[in-house]
Amino acid sequence: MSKPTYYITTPIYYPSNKLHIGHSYTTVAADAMARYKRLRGYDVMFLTGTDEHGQKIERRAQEDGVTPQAFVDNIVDWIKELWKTMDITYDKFIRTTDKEHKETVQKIFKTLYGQGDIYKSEYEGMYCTPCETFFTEHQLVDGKCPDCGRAVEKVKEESYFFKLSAYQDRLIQYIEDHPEFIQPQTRQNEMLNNFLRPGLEDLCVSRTSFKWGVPVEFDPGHVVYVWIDALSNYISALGYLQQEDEAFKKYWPADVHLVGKEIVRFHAIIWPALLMALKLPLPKQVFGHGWLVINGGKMSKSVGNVVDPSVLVGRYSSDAIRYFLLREIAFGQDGNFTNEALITRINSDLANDLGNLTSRTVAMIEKYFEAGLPELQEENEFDESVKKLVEIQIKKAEDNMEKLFFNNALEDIWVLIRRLNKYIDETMPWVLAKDEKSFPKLAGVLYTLAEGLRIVSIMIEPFMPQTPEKIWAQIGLERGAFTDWDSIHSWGVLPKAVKAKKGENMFPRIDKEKELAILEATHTTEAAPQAKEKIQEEPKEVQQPEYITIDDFSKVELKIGEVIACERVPKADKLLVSKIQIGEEVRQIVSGIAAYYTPEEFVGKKVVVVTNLKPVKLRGLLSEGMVLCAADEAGKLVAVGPLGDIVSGAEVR
RNA sequence: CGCGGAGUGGAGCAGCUAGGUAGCUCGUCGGGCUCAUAACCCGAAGGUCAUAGGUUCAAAUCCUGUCUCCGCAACCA
Repeated sequence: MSKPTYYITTPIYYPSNKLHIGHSYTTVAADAMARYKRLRGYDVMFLTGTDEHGQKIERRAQEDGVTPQAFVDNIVDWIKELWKTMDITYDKFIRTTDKEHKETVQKIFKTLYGQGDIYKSEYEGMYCTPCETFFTEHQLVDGKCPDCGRAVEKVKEESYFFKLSAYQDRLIQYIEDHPEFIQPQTRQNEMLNNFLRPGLEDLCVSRTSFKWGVPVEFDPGHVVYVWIDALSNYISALGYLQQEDEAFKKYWPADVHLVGKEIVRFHAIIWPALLMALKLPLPKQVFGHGWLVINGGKMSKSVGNVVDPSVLVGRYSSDAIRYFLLREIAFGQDGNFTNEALITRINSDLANDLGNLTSRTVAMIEKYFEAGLPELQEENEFDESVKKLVEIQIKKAEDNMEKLFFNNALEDIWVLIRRLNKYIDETMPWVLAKDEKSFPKLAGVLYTLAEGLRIVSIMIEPFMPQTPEKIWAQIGLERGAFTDWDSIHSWGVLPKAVKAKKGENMFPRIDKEKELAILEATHTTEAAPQAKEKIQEEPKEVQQPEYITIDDFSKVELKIGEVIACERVPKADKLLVSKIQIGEEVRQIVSGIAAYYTPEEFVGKKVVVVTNLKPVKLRGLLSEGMVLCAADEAGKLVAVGPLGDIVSGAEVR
């Protein structure tokens, strides 16, 4: 009989920049699940990859003076390297620039067009020529371009649309009939309330505004837009509509698409609709996990509080980071990422609990029975409760894994680890060692510990792939029959004559104070700025140092202004509108500082204003300039002003 | 009244779907032990479960109102 299959995916990441710890989180979770299923005897297909097309990549490449392909190749190399260091065992890495993928996308597009699910229409948009960008009526500010404030023209452009609206009712029906489909439950409510029930609009699935993408085969001016291009990776990677499509027949539908909560919508609405149109079965589950938040706020490149996983993996071990990510945060919910929590976890769970248990067990076996445990072993009064607990915790952990509750599964395993540490205190082997008559009992105790450790080591393997072998080496095991998942279901599998050999310290304790200071200094929280340097190692195009000349600088006209009136902008959380006296002139300026200044305290302040900035309408209000602010890592803003007394209107040079 | 989430001992969380002694980890304090990575084990202190009402014999758990925080959408010049 052939093995049951299990198909799990991560999203395909957008390689316009290096990835951050959030991407690692998704991928590590998927990897843990893939490893777990393999251990349970499944034929697993674990897919990850990159979504490489689009305008943003096109632009980034242009900025760096390389072709888009060279640009993404470079980042993809970095990503693959990262996954290697994090022990990610993907079975396939799909790139949307793969030839097979592009062909599949074109075929899908053609098929949908042929059957009327995609139709050509006119994309009536407002086009801003200088910005080369389309906007919907909705996006316009006062009928003007939201980017530059200039007039836009109504342009009709040919575009292809997918009849998303036609699938609305079927989607609602499907979701209601399959409560397991969107997980966790709250995400399902969100989809239904926010998008499905209010009604879906047809989706524009082609673009003519950029070239970097899959061309529409029968209409070369058009490029397939992200929806069909990116989402279809889940089937194109398996060979859908290709010569070799065994994998597709074997693995589709996917068991689970693991995604971040921000893209649940695409996977729970657009993707199923596309599949319905293609008459394919839907994935069994879309699981939207939460975010790693930094100090209660979102991790974002613009704020600059992005955590670079490669720094952490280099500093600690991949196993430690993987453990932390999956243990600390309830999968599905948001969770805090802090250096302090990371170190606390490593110290107390890995060093104190697991590392120390291994260490003391191995040390005692080595010390008391250098030649290995004798055949003669006696049980003691505590053995029964240990065995019973082992059985219970295995069951719990297995149940939690099925639900993707990684943190609970790990907690279940750690209950076992703590129990074993306690068992040592209960049985006091060092006392037994003092009297030869109790050696059989001593041997029994040490056997229980070794066997318990063996079971624990197997259970942690999906999460921490490197640690088990280190443990096995110390209790004289090699990968084989005694290290199978199945083997943990029966107690006593480990051969009686355990011989131990002390290994190196698996998880050294970390000096928290020192380490936190170092982490602060090394800026683990600034991945984004580093990204550029990394990227530029390969492409020959030498980027000019980012100097500007004094002439460039003088283009910016800065003046001192005094805030003479200020109030909140109605219905806008972040905006204050101020009247600012600049010499003779009074200007109206809108600033996104409402979270940091009340209108009252802002009035009377002298600030630095950019006076020759193109005026813009924000929230319908004209903003003629910009108030300079300093921003810290958390995104907190402080307006910048003169240190001494000076009249408003004074030029800043 | 845009949508969703959250408010539980010093910190981070579980418990809430199927009401009935408030649980875990870290931290603090006291004790034990010495096999072990100053690790381990035991014990203790500490909670009006945001708030106001309601249902009930009984509510952290169900219902209603209010407040605060976070995210999405609009907005960050």
